[in-house]
Amino acid sequence: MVACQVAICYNGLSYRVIDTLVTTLTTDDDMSARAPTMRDVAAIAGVSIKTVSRVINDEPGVSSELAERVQAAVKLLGYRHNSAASNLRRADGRTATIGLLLEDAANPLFSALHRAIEDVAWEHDTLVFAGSSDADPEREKKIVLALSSRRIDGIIVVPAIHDHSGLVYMQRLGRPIVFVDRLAALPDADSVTVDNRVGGSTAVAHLVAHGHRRIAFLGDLHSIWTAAERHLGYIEGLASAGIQLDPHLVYQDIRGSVAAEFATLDLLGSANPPTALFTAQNLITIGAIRALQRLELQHKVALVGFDDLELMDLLDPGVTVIAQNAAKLGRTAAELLFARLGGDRAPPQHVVVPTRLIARGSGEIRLSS
Amino acid sequence: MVACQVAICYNGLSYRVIDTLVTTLTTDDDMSARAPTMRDVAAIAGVSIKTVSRVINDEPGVSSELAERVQAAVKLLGYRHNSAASNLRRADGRTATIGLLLEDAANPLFSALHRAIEDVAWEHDTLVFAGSSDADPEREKKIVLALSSRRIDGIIVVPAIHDHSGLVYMQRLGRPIVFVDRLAALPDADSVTVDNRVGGSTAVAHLVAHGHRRIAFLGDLHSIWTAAERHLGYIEGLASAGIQLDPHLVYQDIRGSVAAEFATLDLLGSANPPTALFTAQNLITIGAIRALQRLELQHKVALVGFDDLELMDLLDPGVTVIAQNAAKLGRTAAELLFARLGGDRAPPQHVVVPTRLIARGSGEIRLSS
DNA sequence: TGATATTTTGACAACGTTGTCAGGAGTTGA
DNA sequence: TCAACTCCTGACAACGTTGTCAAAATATCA
Repeated sequence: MVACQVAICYNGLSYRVIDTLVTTLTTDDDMSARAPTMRDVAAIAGVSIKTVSRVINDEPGVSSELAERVQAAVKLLGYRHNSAASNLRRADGRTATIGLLLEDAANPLFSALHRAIEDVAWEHDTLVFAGSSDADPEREKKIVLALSSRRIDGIIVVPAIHDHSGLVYMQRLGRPIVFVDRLAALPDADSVTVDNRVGGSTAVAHLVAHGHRRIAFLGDLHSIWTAAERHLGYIEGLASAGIQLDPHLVYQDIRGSVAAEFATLDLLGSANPPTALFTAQNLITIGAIRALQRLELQHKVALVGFDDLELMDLLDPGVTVIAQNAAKLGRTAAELLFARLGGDRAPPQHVVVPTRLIARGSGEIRLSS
Repeated sequence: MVACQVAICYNGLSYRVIDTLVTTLTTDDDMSARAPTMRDVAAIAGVSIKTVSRVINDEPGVSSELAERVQAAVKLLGYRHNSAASNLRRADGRTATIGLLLEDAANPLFSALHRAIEDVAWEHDTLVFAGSSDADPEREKKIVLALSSRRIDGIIVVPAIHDHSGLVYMQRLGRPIVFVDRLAALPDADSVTVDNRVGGSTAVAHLVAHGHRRIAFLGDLHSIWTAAERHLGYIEGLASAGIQLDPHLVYQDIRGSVAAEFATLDLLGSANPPTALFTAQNLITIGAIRALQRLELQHKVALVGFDDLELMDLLDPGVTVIAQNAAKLGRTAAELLFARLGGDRAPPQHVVVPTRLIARGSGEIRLSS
């Protein structure tokens, strides 16, 4: 039994009272205190560590009297549970954390998706690690490695084009994976997307219904699944309307609004320009609108964009869009993940979240004959 | 020594080869495998656990021959480091994680801030837990508790109005705290804000320079520090111009774009309406523009907003704003935090990130006499 | 009152790492 | 050839919990 020379001494452990908290002395003179542990709580409450654990974890088999003493000690010490220690020893291996791998956390679609996932995780007392891959396979690989070393319970991924060895590893350890905004790239994984192809053909059908037949397509990298699907939707939409595809009206692999602006200027400056545009990604829509405004054609050339953005209703004309429901995408992905974590053994499923055409003016400009 | 009945047996531990990975058998028939540990790597490499640890952590004092054997075993097993075990035993208590407490992860300012912080953290091999408080003190408290139980290394906070006992606890354990977009609410904490007051007076000065003297203020909840500061800037701007404040032109405690739209309609429908508006928050700016468009006054009533948004340049007129640099706010906050984590003992500091007036048309509408 | 059953409590091992320290092997110099 | 020194390697304890299991205390019944 060590000799005690400070304010409080319990069973050989020394404590100093600071404000209303009792702080465990460290062995050196460093003023930062060691975090109180169950051992400290046990010492002050006069019970065993196991009894403290039972109280902290709300397990049965503790008398009321002892439970009250433990809770008083917890409050006195300001005890905080240590997740690392708990995770290391618990039988189910759960960490109450999930990973979320986005392209870019600042992107409006992904930040809305992130928030929806956080809200579902919150209901399951789970924290979210979020990371941005920038569609860079090396960065994504490293993020997945960092997440797997922390033994997260599961992961929701907007995958970049890359190998999935890191995700395979998690899956092998029984960690569920949900792909979002992309198809599942692994056999035993759920996925959630909007119906990009239907959205694409809806955009084309809408423009056709307003008299247009020379409809241009401006899309993102064709290697991105969503871009490829929207392109297919464009093709199917034309075919449904009996319109022959004009390759001069198809611009793919456009990255960013500046490239989109130039692509639009190029299109509209050609010999037989389109009378309508389908801009299959937000930044492309922005660039196209800049080009239309520059040419003062925003009231003459029709435009339907893919996905919505704040203020699009305030533009002149308002922008007609195929809107994605980011919150529902995120919520559905999270619910699928937590269903798996809850024991769901059903075959993997692919959930399609519908898009919605929002008519605001730009897509309702009729072809003038 | 246990009898081995499967493909590989090393020092009493049994393994089964699956694909190119060797998977440690579990004791039951469950097909999900136990994650390989250093013990398994040691068994296959024929070295001690400590030698494996030295190789994994790039510590000196291991011969090349043994290092190669360990690395081959790591690859064979697909070994992944266990952060919980490491964190529990390491002397410095570091977890290579930080917390980020925002109002709403989907908000464009905060998602841009989040991304900037993630990028700085990435350079420090650190993951980010992000949470949204919705400015709800109870939810914030619970998030802080969840973060502190995971022993995060530090935290960046956009605080709601609440008590800081949870943050005090982290600080007491030596975890640095940085407040962002708000002043520091604790003595030993750094903080980063934009200069809201200067931005406010700049907005007013700009409108005065274009002939306006009846300038309205529309602001968020006055209990939010940024809103209060922008209001003070408005008052100071008027005083600098020798303009007497008209209380009828001041609308505070506006929440959301719909409320802002009605407030603007109310203002403009009054007996002596303003000729210019200073809308001190983004959603308020959006609501005010809707009102102006509805009244067809968007070319007659001048407007300067606070903070920028995608597409504001494409509106007619383009929206003049006092823009915040969310990425710099986030980057600066993260750099302050990592400086503390790196041992910086300087007195706490408050960094002010300048705002920038972006003239696009709406703030340059001159008063017509 | 004593035997039996149930509840409460606590001892102890275990999780997977890291840090400390000791022992063995190899090298060098007298 | 031997002593001293340096390097490499490994044994073992420790971190703070949880899970298992046994002992002690309490309650019940004959």
